[in-house]
Amino acid sequence: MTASPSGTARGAAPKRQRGIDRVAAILQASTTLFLDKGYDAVTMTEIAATSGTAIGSLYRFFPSKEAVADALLRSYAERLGHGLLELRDRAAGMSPRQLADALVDFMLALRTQRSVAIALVDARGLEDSRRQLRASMLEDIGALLRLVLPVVDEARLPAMAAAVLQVLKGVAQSGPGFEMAGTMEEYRRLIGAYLEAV
Amino acid sequence: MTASPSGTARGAAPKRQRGIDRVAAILQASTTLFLDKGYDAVTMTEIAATSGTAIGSLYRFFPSKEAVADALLRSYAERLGHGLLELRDRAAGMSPRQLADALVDFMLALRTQRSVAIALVDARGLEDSRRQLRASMLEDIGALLRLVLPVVDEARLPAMAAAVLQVLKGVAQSGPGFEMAGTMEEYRRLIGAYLEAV
Amino acid sequence: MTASPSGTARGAAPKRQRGIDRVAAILQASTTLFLDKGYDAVTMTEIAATSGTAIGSLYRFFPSKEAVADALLRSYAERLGHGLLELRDRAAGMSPRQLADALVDFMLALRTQRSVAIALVDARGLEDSRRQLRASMLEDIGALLRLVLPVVDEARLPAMAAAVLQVLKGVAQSGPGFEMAGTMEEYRRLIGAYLEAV
Amino acid sequence: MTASPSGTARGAAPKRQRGIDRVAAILQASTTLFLDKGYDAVTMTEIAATSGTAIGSLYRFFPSKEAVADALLRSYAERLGHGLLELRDRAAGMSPRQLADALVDFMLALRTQRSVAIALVDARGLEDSRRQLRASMLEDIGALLRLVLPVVDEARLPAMAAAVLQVLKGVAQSGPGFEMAGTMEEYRRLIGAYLEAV
DNA sequence: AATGAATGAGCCTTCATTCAT
DNA sequence: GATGAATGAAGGCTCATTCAT
Repeated sequence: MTASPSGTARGAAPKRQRGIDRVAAILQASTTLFLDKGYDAVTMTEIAATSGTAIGSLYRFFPSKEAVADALLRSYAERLGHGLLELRDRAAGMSPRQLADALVDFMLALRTQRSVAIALVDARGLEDSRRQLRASMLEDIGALLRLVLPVVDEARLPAMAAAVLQVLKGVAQSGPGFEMAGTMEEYRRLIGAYLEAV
Repeated sequence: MTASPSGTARGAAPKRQRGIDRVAAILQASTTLFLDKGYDAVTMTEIAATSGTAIGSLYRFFPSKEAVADALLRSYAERLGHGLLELRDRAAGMSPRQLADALVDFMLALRTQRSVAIALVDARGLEDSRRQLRASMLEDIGALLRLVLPVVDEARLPAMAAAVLQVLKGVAQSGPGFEMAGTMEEYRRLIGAYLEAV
Repeated sequence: MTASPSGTARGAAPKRQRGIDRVAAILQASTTLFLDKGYDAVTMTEIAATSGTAIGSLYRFFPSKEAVADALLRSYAERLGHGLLELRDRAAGMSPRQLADALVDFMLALRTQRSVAIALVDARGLEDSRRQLRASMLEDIGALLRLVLPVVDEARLPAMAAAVLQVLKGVAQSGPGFEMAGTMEEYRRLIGAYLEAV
Repeated sequence: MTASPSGTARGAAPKRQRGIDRVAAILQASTTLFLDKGYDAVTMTEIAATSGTAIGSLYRFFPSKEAVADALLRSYAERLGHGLLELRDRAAGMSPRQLADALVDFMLALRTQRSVAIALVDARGLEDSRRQLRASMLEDIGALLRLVLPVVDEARLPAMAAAVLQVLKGVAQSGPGFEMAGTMEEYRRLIGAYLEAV
């Protein structure tokens, strides 16, 4: 009797199609805006307007500005995890260069989401989230290296994963006009050569 | 390059020692605060208080919050330029590995300033500044490669510079507890090997 | 006095048992909530949830938040009027002390309702309502005094009624832990002595 | 170096005459507005406008709406304490009726302030503040009774003080048109007679 | 008739910037 | 030149009320 029987729970996940669409529109608009102007420079009113939502409705789904950022962050973390997990299924038997290609392609696909995620983590000083994301990526990449390289020095694995990750960051930061043509290919070669050399 | 040459206008470069000290204190405080809390979370009143300046005086030297950020950005760009220029004087005759070490050490020295600069550029969406900084760094690194590598394929030079730069970013982003020990050494090896291989 | 006689208009008095129960539940919930948190701090959504009503249905019975408060106020005024009227039937022949006891007991029974009513009148600045309630109470108390006291100076009656009322307010404001034990008895004696003295 | 050297401390007491006047104007405006419309119905913008203050300046002196209410409450508590303390100095040798008159006059002088204080305590649910104020008043009134009445039953003192206080509340609640003429005099007689009777 | 998602006016509060002293 | 009190635009958020389903 105290809690709403089916009342307007703030921040609740939408149940009807209309709500689902709205949430998607909001996240879409947020992504664009955060990328363009940075977390702090974007106003909730702006997000509402851009996504065609009334400010009150925006707050129905996301009870605070931080909640919007969190949703974006969570979504990125999930895709990252799922993607790398799925890569692990395909990695066995890959050549180093094939793994390099797979990793680069994967990061290219996540490019936009990763940029927003980084921006959010930076703007809000979420050092913990950053560390967690990084740690989990290093773990996953390490596992992939273990699958592809015939003999691995377990002690060097973390550092090697870090090196690979650093190059992948370059991939993810590339943007229209930001990276000259050919650099992407250079990154592929770089990782490939690195893995083969080990 | 530093400021307007005018007499007593807002934002003029200080002439007397007292003013010079104040500006230094302000920039020092800004650096610390921006690093700790991010550009938007820092208030002008805070900068004034931390640097022991009256808010009115702060505005005498820096006519807006953006002006403070710009000064920091300009200072970073200058150090970057000067440093790489000076490196060029010493680079002739260096071995690839020596150049790699020199570059890594250089980035380590600029670590803090670079972090603030990135934070400012991110928070304010200064894509142009970012592009300019990047372009100028690529130019300088390219010149260094040309000096150290006996034979260079001019067409590949920009991409190679970009690859090296990407690793150097990893260096600059290292922090206490952020990079496991040994990664820095790995970065040195990575660049060295890369340059030798070419 | 209760509501509009219209058919299905907003705020109409419910005809079926289901509606009557709902209205009762709403008023019950409102009373509790208003007492606990004050008029302004209570939201319509809260009232709906606590009374197990959909927000839309709540608005069917009470077209605005003020309407809920008005209903509570009206209900209090009615009970007050009815009670004092009924007291008048029993008052003839009472001793002063018996009347004092009857009045005190009556106010104790209305304690909760009176607290909410006062809170509502205060929060909404309904000076007119307050004056009306007071005037009508003074009238009724005056009538009672006339019934019990053998000889009354009509000119002093209003002031005497006011004095009695002031003590009764003390009765109504008593609460768990708010009044030390014995104060209630003291009030009874006070009024009794006062009336006997006249 | 961390705290402002002389910076803009929020909520600091004003030092210059200008600031002192402003604070007075703000408290004056708040008193009027709170009395007229109730705590919740008054907006900070309204207080600022009514007191001729910019909203920013209002927040300089009172960092929140609650802070305004607290200041009013504190001021009332102080006047109450000081006044009753000062009454104690004069009370020795007073006749019961003289004490009654002094108490009534005192409450009449505090009328307005008391009304606001009650309104604030009610609107914000500050049961603790209410209890403290009440306890301290009972204490003070008890001390006065002890000074004036030749023989006192210490056990009955608290209840007697409560009875007197209840009548004084009536005094304080009187307002233009709220109490018919003569009621005030009736209150004086009531207390006087009560004290003499003991 | 019932339901609860949607709406948007308006509130409290912050802070970059100005200017009288 | 220095100081810091004053200013007010603008942001995040709430909630009474409406109306499509």
